[in-house]
Amino acid sequence: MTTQRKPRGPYRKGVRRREQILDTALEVFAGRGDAPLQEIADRVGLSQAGVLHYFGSREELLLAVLRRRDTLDLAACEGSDGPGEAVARTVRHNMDQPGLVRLFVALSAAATDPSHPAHGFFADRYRDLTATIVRGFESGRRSGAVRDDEDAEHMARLLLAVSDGLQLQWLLDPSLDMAALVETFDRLCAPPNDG
Amino acid sequence: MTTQRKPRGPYRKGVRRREQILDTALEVFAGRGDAPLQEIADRVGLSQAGVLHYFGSREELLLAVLRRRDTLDLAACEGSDGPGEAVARTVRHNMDQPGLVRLFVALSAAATDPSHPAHGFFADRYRDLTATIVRGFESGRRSGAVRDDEDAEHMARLLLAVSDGLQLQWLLDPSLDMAALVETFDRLCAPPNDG
DNA sequence: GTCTATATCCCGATAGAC
DNA sequence: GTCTATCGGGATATAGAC
Repeated sequence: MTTQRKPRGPYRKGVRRREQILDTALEVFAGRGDAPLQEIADRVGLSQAGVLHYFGSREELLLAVLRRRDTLDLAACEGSDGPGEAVARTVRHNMDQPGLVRLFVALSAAATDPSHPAHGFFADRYRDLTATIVRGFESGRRSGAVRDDEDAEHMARLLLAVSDGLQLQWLLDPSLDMAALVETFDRLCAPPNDG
Repeated sequence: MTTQRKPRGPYRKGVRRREQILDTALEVFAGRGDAPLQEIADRVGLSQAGVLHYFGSREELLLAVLRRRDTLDLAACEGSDGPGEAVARTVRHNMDQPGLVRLFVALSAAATDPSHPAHGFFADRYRDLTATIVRGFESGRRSGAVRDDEDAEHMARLLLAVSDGLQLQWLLDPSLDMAALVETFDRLCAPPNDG
């Protein structure tokens, strides 16, 4: 436990710049899905080398962007009714940011390679999300909203798969209503003897 | 209608070479998911330029590989009981070919960009697969194997999404039993008042 | 902190000899 | 049909001045 002070004086500017670059990168990626460092540099009014001064490598910047997106997504589904609704909400929100979805899809595909810098990030992410959703389903069971004849972890993994798979289909055909489809899946997870 | 003869003489070798390259490329991609042309060239005992002599460009070769995989997949699920089982079978078969799955995931992500050479291929593919699965579900309904309280196209899209999404999760964590998960999804699509 | 300039890299594609 | 050689484009990363 080292004593850490809030950065001040000469540091402040650097910290803000970092934030600014991150914001800009998020925007750029949200629009195009992928872009050379140069483009982010231009937008933020810096040289390419300037950007690398803050993030040691391209991959580092990418990771930071992903983490930020995750954070924003999580915040956006605070207080949802259940996992299904939370995912539906997220998905609906993502429908405004095709580029970001594309970035995510492309990057998660690439991160599939164990030697990829983001491999750990994604592996952890799915593990954690699954656990969270399982808890949500279990709570839904207690209130009778979720069927209990199928394994909760199976349903959780399926929900995540649905979410990812639909994003792919949606990118190929933007007329698809992802949110409605997630809701359909959610109903498939309701107890069989209702209605 | 031009009169076409089966290639012979000097052509024969070329045709075989093409096949050989295609086979090799399929193997290489099945193992690594992506590779420079050079690697396929090495394996097939040709120079990189030699490979390009048969397939005008890298993308062309990639497309040919994808088509071949699709063909093999379709053949493998002839005579399945329903769409769910067909997909489960395919998925089980894919579990022996991580690299190919990776190639597919990576390429479909890239093909999301409308200007990508494989965009049309994937867009068509999902359209066609959806239609086929819808027919399967409708037939399943008539025999009482599939619930009829949800839209068949929704379920079809979800099945495809499940399949794609699970592949991603599986690549990140190979201990996942994709086939079992697909079967779980299949049960979610069964009529609610059974069992 | 920020820039300019440049070192590398990697790879696909092309030209042209054999 | 096949090779060698090479061009060309596009990026990332680094060195070093200011």
